[in-house]
Amino acid sequence: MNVMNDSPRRKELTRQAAQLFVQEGFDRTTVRMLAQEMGIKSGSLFHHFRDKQEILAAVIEEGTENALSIARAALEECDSDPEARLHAMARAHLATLLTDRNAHVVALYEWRRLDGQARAHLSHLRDAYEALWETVIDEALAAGVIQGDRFLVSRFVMGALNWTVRWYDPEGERSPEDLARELIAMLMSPRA
Amino acid sequence: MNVMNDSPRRKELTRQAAQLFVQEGFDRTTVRMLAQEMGIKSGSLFHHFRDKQEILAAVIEEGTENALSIARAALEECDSDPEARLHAMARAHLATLLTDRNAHVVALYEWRRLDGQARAHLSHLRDAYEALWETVIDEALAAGVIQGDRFLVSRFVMGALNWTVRWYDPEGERSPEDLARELIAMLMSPRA
DNA sequence: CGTTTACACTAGCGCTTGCTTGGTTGACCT
DNA sequence: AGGTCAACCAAGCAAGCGCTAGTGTAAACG
Repeated sequence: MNVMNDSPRRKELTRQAAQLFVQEGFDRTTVRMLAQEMGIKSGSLFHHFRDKQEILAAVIEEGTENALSIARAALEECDSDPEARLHAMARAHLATLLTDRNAHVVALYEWRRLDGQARAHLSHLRDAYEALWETVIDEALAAGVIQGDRFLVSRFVMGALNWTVRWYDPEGERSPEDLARELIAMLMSPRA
Repeated sequence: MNVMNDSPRRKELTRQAAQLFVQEGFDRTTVRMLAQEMGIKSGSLFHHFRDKQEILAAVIEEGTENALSIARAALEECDSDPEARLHAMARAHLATLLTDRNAHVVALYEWRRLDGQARAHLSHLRDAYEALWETVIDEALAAGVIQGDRFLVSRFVMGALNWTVRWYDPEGERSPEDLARELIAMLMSPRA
């Protein structure tokens, strides 16, 4: 068994698994379907992953790590203007939601299928990401750019953004930039 | 077979099914688990429902119908002030999300498990509900109470509200009324 | 050169799944 | 008393499930 490394082969298999998980859902995706998609036999799958659960964890882990690094990069690229930072975070969030769409949809829908161990590990990653949001929102609150309860505002914003995976069509006429701009405009306080 | 009626027995079974679907997810909930929860044997289940899918459809149908009627009642009870109507809708939405929590969680998470026929029927119900929101948002836009793109605003609002099922704790210190007030405040335009 | 390693295969075990079949029960109606 | 009917049960089928065991093979390594 070759389990628990992160070979490029495994990365690719993970990407393909994500697609199937989105199409069929985790439980309905059989190891035989996964193997076929990957061009191998079902038995060979367990050379790369300890069990089916681990494939799910790998998918979610990759998506969340990408989200985190994209958000960090976006924040570093902009100055300390609170509104600009809010905007950067919204844009970064929508960007991952598009490029790693499969992984994020899986994370949203199949989180509960994770066993305790994987859940604990991935919760940490997710918390780190949400902490980024809360920092930026705190800055905006302190500057008076937005108003309200920091906890509620951040939850509402995350909800609005994550919900986009259910209706947003990348081929449509609205760009991710449009969404980000509109969302921030919605948040902004009277005179800021 | 007794299929497709809406006897009180079936209503009760549907309610219990909703709870299990939330706990375990649709796919992981076996007909044997459902039967046990209902106090009957697995075979007897198919006296009330044609197949497992139909149980899912029944759960979602009930939740959506309740949401629709609660929202309609809430709108009838308030005058034509756009802000009050927004507020009433938000309160009604959170109210169903609490009283029919199980059904709505199932609707959010297991929608894709519906087959084409059930999906078509239930899409109609859901569209009717969303149309209610869009009307109220249009009124608020026309009155200048809020600003922005009607499509995006309504999607953002629905996202923020539906996302609450993932974090809101009814036992906590924040009331649904608090959430509704905060959300509407977040939407409101500079001078209105 | 011989050994190890990575990756894949075949074959199938043991179990669970959704659902069917054929029959029983007891309340109700005429 | 005889008939109806919803509600339930016992038993089990066919299919599919995750996963394992044991083997083959070609490249990489000492």
